[in-house]
Amino acid sequence: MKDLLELRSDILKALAQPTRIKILDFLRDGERCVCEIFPAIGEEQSNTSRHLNMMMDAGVLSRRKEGLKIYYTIKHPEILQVVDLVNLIVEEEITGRHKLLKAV
Amino acid sequence: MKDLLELRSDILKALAQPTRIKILDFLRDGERCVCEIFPAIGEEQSNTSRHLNMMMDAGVLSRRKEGLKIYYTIKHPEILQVVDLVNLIVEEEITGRHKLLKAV
DNA sequence: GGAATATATGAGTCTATAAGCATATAGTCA
DNA sequence: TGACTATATGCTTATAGACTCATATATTCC
Repeated sequence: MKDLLELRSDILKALAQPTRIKILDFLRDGERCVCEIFPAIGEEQSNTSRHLNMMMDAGVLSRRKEGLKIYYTIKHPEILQVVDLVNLIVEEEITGRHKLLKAV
Repeated sequence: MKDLLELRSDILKALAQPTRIKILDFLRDGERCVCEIFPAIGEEQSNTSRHLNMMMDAGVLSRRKEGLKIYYTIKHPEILQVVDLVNLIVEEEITGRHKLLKAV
């Protein structure tokens, strides 16, 4: 049985990888099937599938089956809030560094 | 030069590890030196030092020197917001699973 | 049932990460 | 200067992660 610390790090791990961030960015607009996702992000089908399943296990995505296709969605709205906050931090880091460079 | 995608995943990576989450939980109340942090979280001094430096590089922590001691702080308030959101998601996941279990 | 399509998985490789132990570096104070 | 304390780093080992290629498992439609 996983403890809270593990559950927390599993969710963060599921967000902490470039390919998975590309997937999340693409899923912003709503649910998409694997066949739409992997060409959009420019990764192999098998690799994309693994990342999607990994994010499912962590509780970050949910999926819905429709015929042959499987549609993935971002499960919790808080996931997108996290992504947005991280984008904000990155901006602050970049402008922060810039200031330092100008100051020297 | 790192691109935005890397900067974003670096920040998330810096949060996505149990030992580092313990450090962040401990730094909630304000700045602490390494000598306070590693006994509090129950990790080795060298291991703790590495994690702290890793989080510094990612832009998650900042540090201040005072004599022999080095005090670390959480650099951006958004970091704590991210941690809180993740805690919320974990709660939702747990109660969500519970509901499902009860429903079966 | 057989062809075609969508998704998942097995096996292998390569790289990254975490941790421990020992040691180096740097600052303080007598 | 030398002893002492706080922090960082070199080296090693163990484990996990990401990726690719090939193949398996559905599901649909003829």
